[in-house]
Amino acid sequence: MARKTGSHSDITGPRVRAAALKLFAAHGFAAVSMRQIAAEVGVQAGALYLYTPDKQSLLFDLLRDHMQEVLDAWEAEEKPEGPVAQLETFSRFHIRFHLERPEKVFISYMELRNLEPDNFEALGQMRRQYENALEGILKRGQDEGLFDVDDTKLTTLALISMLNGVTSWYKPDGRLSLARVESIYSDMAGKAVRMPRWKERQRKLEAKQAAE
Amino acid sequence: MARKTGSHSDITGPRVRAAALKLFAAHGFAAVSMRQIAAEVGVQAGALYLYTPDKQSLLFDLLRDHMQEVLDAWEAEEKPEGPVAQLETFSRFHIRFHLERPEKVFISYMELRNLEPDNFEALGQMRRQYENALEGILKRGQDEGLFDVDDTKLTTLALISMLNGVTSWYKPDGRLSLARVESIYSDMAGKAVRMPRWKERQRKLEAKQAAE
DNA sequence: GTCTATAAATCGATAGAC
DNA sequence: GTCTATCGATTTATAGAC
Repeated sequence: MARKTGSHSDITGPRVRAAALKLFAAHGFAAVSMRQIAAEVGVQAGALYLYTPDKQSLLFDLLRDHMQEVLDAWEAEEKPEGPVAQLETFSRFHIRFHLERPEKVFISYMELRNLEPDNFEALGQMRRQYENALEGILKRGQDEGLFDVDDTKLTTLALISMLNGVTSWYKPDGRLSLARVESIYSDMAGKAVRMPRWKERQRKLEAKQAAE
Repeated sequence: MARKTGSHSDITGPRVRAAALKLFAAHGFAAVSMRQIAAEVGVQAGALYLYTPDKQSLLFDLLRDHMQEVLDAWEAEEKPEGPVAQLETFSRFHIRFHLERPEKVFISYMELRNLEPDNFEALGQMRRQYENALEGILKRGQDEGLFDVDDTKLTTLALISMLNGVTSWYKPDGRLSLARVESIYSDMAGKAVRMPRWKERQRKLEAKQAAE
């Protein structure tokens, strides 16, 4: 059965999104024109509107799908017992997941301000959901006396900022392997929030004295 | 002596830059038009070109002047003795300086990609110069056995990412005072790189045994 | 020093041929 | 499904009146 010439709806759609992702990451949403995206795909500008109602939806769909993918992946990640191991799992997961999708991560937080209000709010809710996963770990660690954190919310944001920073310099063929970067960052995250051993000993000592 | 009506070269110039800063920070360089900037200043679009040769220079001047201000301010900062205290000084300086100029900090790293190649390179050199100030502290601390850092360059970037993150959520009238945010972040930075006491004891013990 | 007017290019999005 | 052509709005930047 002969196929109609130029009928590629099933593959052109994803190619449009891939081109938009690439160009938004490289030059910024506002600086990229629909004609540039079309050229990257290899079609004319008008053809793009078969796959997206407008430019804004193109951006929103990319960001929403990415955040959903993060949330699903963390949900599916196997969690060890105890806040200390969970923090390491989270740090390594975050680094790995983000380094495997550098462009999506980049636009997910560079282009938030180019979302229309409703879309912005929707993304904000998903982001907070992800932050809550980390804050939950910190809270449990704090309750169990394993972490020494001044403010779990602030610390959550500080750790995520630190982990996100990796995307701004990491190069897959660079000096450091992904596994090593994962280790260094998760070590730093752990050390930044763990209860120091001397403090823990002092705490136990005081508890013992109070019991006498 | 009568002053010519509408002659405000001395004050309009800074007002143009202030308006550009405000709008670039709020909406992004590419999304802001010269007409919007002119409206913010209260003049017509054509008048802007008395104060800048083009839109690109307006952005570059803002970013370059900001980076120069950072470098000068760190140069002028009083440095204590020893890497541990210096790291705290750096952390507190960075947090304070950046929170006092949220818009400049924001565009300084959101709008880098909108710089033309030569301008981009110039900014990159200034940024590396600032990073080197922190890396120098980490290196000295590492040499003196006070820090336990896997890789000084990577750690430098991780710490700066963490400290920069504060600008994305801090509100002057929020729950936490500037002094408290400074303390929490500098504590986290210190803990993330400091040699743990037990490790330091072990190191001294081994050195002693080796000497016997 | 600021204005109005405008040039020349480009933008997002649509209409209609094939 | 893709193309060409185009509308209408907007862009940066300049020219010239005042």
